Amino acid sequence: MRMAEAPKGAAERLAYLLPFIASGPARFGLGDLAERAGLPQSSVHRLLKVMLRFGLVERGTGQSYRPGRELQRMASQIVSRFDLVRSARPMLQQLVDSWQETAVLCTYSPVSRKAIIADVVHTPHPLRYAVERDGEITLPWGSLGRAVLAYLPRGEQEAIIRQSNAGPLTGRPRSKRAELDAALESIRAEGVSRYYDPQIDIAGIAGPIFGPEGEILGCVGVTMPSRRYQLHLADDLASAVGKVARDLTELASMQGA
Amino acid sequence: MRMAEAPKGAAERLAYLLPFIASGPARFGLGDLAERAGLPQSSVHRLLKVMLRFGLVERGTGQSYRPGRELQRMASQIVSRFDLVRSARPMLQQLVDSWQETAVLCTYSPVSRKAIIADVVHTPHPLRYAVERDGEITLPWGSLGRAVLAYLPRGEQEAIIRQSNAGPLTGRPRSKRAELDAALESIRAEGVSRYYDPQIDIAGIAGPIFGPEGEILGCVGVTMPSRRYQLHLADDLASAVGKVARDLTELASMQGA
DNA sequence: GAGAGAATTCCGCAATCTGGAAATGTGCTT
DNA sequence: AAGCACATTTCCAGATTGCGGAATTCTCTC
Repeated sequence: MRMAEAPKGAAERLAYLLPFIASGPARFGLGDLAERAGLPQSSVHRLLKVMLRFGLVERGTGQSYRPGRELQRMASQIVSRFDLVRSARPMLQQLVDSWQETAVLCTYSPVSRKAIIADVVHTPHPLRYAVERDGEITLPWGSLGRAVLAYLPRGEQEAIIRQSNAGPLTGRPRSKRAELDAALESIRAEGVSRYYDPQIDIAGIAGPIFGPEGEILGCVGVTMPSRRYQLHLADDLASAVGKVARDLTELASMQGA
Repeated sequence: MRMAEAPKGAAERLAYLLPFIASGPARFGLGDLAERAGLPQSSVHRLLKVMLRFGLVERGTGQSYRPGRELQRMASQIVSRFDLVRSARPMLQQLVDSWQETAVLCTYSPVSRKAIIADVVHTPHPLRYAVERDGEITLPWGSLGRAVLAYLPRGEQEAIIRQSNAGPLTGRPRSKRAELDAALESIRAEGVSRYYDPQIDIAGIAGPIFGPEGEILGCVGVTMPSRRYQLHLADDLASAVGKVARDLTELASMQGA
C-alpha cells in the first residue's frame, strides 16, 4: 500500500519480504506476493527460491507457496523464551474484571514506527470502541501510542512526529509540538500515560513495557468513552495499569526477551 | 560446527544467518556471530546493517547486538495463528498423568533434516532419559524420529538415510535398509510408530502430526526404559498417543498453521 | 591514560543480481 | 480430450552490488 518503496539488493529484499510472508495468508501465489510487495515477479521468484532452500517458505498443493516450517520453528523458538502476549493475557483479563473497561496490549514495531495491537480483552459494556487485534496505532495520539512514544530515543521521536504530521489528516488539527512535548514529559514523570479527550469522546490510561536493555517493547492500557472515564477513580486505575506494566517489564527482563 | 558450508550471495547469507540469531543468545557480538556462522566479519557486518534497518536485529548496550523487536513481532504473529507447542502442552500433561511416562513433542526442521524437541513433560519415575528441549533427534532411530521419517516424501527420506549413514557412529551398526523400510511401512499402516530395543533399554510410541496441506509438522510420543514398556498395555498406549496426534493434526488444519 | 580487542570502513575486482520477455507449466472450461 | 487463459519459471546481457583482507576507528578494561 505504501509507495516509493523498493529496496535494492538481494539481502534487503529478502528482509523486506519476510513480514509479507509472516503476516500474509497461509497460501499465496508468486504473483500475489510480488504485487503486495511491489516487486517484479522474476525478482520475487529468485528470492523465493532462496527461501525455499532455507525452509522459510515451502510449496503448497498445486501452484502455491506457504510459510515454511523452518519459519514456524524459529518463531516458536523465539516466542518460547518470552511470550509477551501470553504473559500479558491473564493480566489483561484481570484489568477487565476489576475495571470493566477494555484492556489492550500493544507491541512497538520499529520498522513501521507504529504500535500494533497484540491482544485485547473487551469490556462487557455494550458501548465500546472497535479495537481489534493487529490494528495499527499511530504513536502521537491516544494513551497507548504516547506511552510508547514517550520512551523512544529522541531521534526516533522526531521522525515519527514529522511523519505523522505529513501523513493523512485524522480529523482533527495536529496538536502543537510544544503541547505534545509537555505531554510526553509528564508521562515520563508519572510513568503512566493518561489521555482524555471529550471532543472525540475517548479516554485511556496506559503504561510502558520495557525489554532487558531498557528498550521499549510496547504498552498495556485501558481505553473507554470519556464519559465513563469520569466515573472511575482515575488514580487508582492508573496505578493498577502501572503495576501491570511494571510486572511485564520485570518478566521481560528475567526471561530472555 | 558444520563445515564446508558457506552460502554465496547476500540473500542466501541473510537467510542463513536468521536461525543463528533466532536461536542464539539475547546479546551477541559481531565476532561471535561471524564465527558461529563461519563467515568473514566484514560480510556479516554488512548483512547486520541490513537487518538493523529492517528491525531484525537491534543494537544493545555497549558494543553488542540483540534480536530485534521486528523479529519478535513477526514471531508472535506467526505463532498467534497456531501454536503447536501451546496446543500440545495439556495433551502431553494428560499423557503423563495417565501413563506415568515421559511425553515428548517434536517439530520437524526441514533444513537440518532433524526433529527438534519442542516440549517435554517428564515422567515422575526417577529412572528416565535425559530428554531436553531443543535437543535434536536423528530421524532413522527411535519412535519419535521414525514417526516423522515415515511420512516424509521419498526423496527427502533417501537423503536423510544416506546422510545419517555417513554421519558419526552412534554406537550400534546402522540397521539394514530393508529392515528400516519395513518398519516405516508398518508405521504408515498402523498410523503409530512403535520402537522397542531392549539392547539399549529404550522404547517408545509416537504418532505423526500433519499440517493443513498434509505436510508433516512433527510428532508426539512417549518414551521409557524398555523394561517398563513391557508392563504397559502397549495397544492402549498406542491408541492414546495416536489420538493425541490426530487431535493435534486436526487443530493444525482448522487454525491457519 | 595506555593497551587489547572489538567493530567499522575502505577499495578494487568480479560474481551475483536485475527485470523484461519468452518459454513452460498448470488448472479450468468447453 | 483438447484448448485456453493465467501463473510460474527460465533466459540473458549489462552493471550494480557483494565480496573479504587489511587498515582504521572505536570502546571497554586495567
